[in-house]
Parts: sequence; structure tokens; C-alpha cells
Amino acid sequence: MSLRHALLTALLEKPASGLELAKRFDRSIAYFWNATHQQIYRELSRMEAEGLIESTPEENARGVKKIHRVLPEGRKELKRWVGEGGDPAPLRDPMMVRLRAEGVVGPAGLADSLRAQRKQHLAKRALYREFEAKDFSKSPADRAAALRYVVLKAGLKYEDYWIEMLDEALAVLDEFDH
Amino acid sequence: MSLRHALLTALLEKPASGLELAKRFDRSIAYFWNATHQQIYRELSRMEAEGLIESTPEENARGVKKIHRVLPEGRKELKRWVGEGGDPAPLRDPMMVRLRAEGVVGPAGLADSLRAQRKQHLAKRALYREFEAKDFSKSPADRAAALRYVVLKAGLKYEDYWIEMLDEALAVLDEFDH
DNA sequence: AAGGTTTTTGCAACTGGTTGCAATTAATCG
DNA sequence: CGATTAATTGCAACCAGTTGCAAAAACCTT
Repeated sequence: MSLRHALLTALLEKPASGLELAKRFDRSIAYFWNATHQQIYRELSRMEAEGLIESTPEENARGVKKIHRVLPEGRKELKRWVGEGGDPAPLRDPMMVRLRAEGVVGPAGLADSLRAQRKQHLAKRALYREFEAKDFSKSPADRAAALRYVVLKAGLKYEDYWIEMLDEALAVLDEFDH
Repeated sequence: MSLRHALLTALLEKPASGLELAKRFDRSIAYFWNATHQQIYRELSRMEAEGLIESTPEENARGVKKIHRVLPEGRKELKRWVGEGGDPAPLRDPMMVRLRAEGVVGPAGLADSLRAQRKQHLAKRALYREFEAKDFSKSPADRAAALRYVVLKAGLKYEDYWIEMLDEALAVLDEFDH
């Protein structure tokens, strides 16, 4: 149940409405977590019911915007969870299944799809590089920033990893299917 | 829905019972997919109901062992799916959430957990290296083997990636919390 | 032969994530 | 001012994955 904790983290950095959170997820937490707005709303409601966060309605906004803030109980819960530990996240990647399947059923047009994904990973890497240039052009001074940078670098290297792997897969397909 | 296709791939390589599949998942497909036996049984039943696979009861076995085989419809479905394409798998890793959260709530004992995970990734990498030495000591001749090797290398590099990241995170924590 | 252990399969309940749609309210446009 | 659009929240139904438990059949022990 890490969506909860991702939300608490984001809200501690800055109180926000559900939709703002959804957007922030897209722009800054998305290199290691993602969530739809429904998920976010549901989790916010639950956390409010459990007393981890509070919400106040915002005036001068369309719809019925609510700003959410973390309560002491919420911060406590987040701290507890950080120390809790756990196993590495189980891996589940359809592309790797596809590669293996293509080996078994013979050429089935995987190369196009590999190239399409490659393009997406390139785009993400470029975006992260912009973040890096903007936020970390000089090495971070405080602990929190240093940790944020570690996470960004993890995102960057993750994209590198995929681009490398896709290139390798494409080279193999190319070699055998000329 | 890739569990289905992972199972079809595994069954095309060799017909098997549900439990055998669960074990094979642990030993050889686990570097990019994983599944519990419940999941596997449920999916096998569904696929049988849909006519993608058939099963024959095996004599001389404990319990009511059933061997599953892929039918032509199943192979067709797998081939269709391989060519189908799709976006990269959405990323969801609690450890990255933890790192960021630790930045926000201050030291909360994350380092131990980082070291524990590091150990697990080292173990996995060592295992994959054994697979590599055993199955790919000379470069693979046929297409299917070459693709299997690509997938294994992806697993290996994935472990490398994590070890590197965890080391970096530990270095940061070490620097700021001496 | 009785009783336990292992292998194999499975049900049921739950949690988390996804998709499609709708309701409310404010801002904007003609 | 009325109609349209955008922002914000949410319901409901569904799908996939997880956990805990148990049943059946063979095998193993004493």
C-alpha cells in the first residue's frame, strides 16, 4: 500500500487538491510511481476518514476543490512505514514476456513495438535530463535534496537501461530476420 | 493480461502441470514475471474454458495432477498478442517512494532496509550469472536461444541497476547522517 | 493399517488498480 | 444572460493480484 505513502510525502512537501496531486504525480513522482485520479481520490478519502490528513474547501475555484494537509498522525504513519522495510518489488514486465514469446512462436512483428517503446523511453530520458539541469545543476546541499536527486538519477538510469535493452533486442531480431 | 501469455509461452516450451509451472516461474521466467500458484491455476482454468489449452490427467502422481498443452487457438492468441504492442509497463516501486519520504520526514531507519535489499539483489545476480554460465557459455545459435539470452541479460542488468542505485542511496545517507 | 507428510489443486474473501461515466461549480464566450 | 467549456470530485463495475485456508490423492513411517 504505497500509494498512501506517496501521497503523504507529496502532501508534506506541499498541501494540494486531488487533481493537483494527480498532475504532480505526472511531473515529478512519476519516475517511480503512478496513479490515476480515481485512485488518488479514493485514497485521500480513506486517509481523511482515518485521521491521517484533513481537508479544507478552497474558495474561488471551479468545482468543489479541497486542499488536503497532513496531520501529525499522518506524518507518524509515514515515518513508521519508511522504517518498516520489505522485499524488493516483484518484477512484472510484459515486454520481456513478449520477447520470450516471440522466440517461441517465430517472427510476429515485435520489432515495431520495440522501436515504439524505445522512442518513449528516449522522450522520458530527455525530460528527466531537463529536470536534472533545472534542479540539480549544482550538487544538492541538504539531505532531502540529495535524496530527491538519487531518485531522479534512478529514473534516468532506468530509462538508460531500457534503451540499452531494446537496442540489444532489436539487434538480435535484425540479425536473425535480416 | 500477460500472465496468460507467459503461461502460453512456458507451455509451448514444454507442457506441464500448474505446480510445475509455478516452479518454472521461480527458476526461469521470474526475472521478468512472477505469479503465485493460485493465479496460475485460475488462469489455466480460464484458458481451458476458452479453448486455448487442453489438459489431460496424469496417472501415477499424487493428488489430481493435470498436464496442460497449448492448442492451436492458444498459439494463435499468443502470436496475436506479441504483435499487438502497447506502452511500457507503468513503474511502481515502493523503495523509491521510501527514499523520497525519508527525505521529507528525516532519518527513519531506511539504511538497514536498503542494505537488506542490496543483499537480495546480489543473490539474484549471482543466480542469474550461474544461468548464464550454464546455458550461454557459447553464443546462442538459434533465434529463440538468442532471445532467451537477451531476456536473461536484461534480468542481470536489472540487478546491476539496483545494486548501483542502492549503493548510491546508502552513500548519501552515510554522508548526511555519518 | 493408521496416521502423518507431500504434491497438487482449488475456493473465498480481500485489496489495489483501471475504465467509463456522471455530477457539481466556476470561468468564459457570444 | 444563457450556453458552453474546464476543473474538480466522485460512483460503480470490473479486472488482476494476494492471502489464508482446505480438500484430494498418493507416498512414507511406524
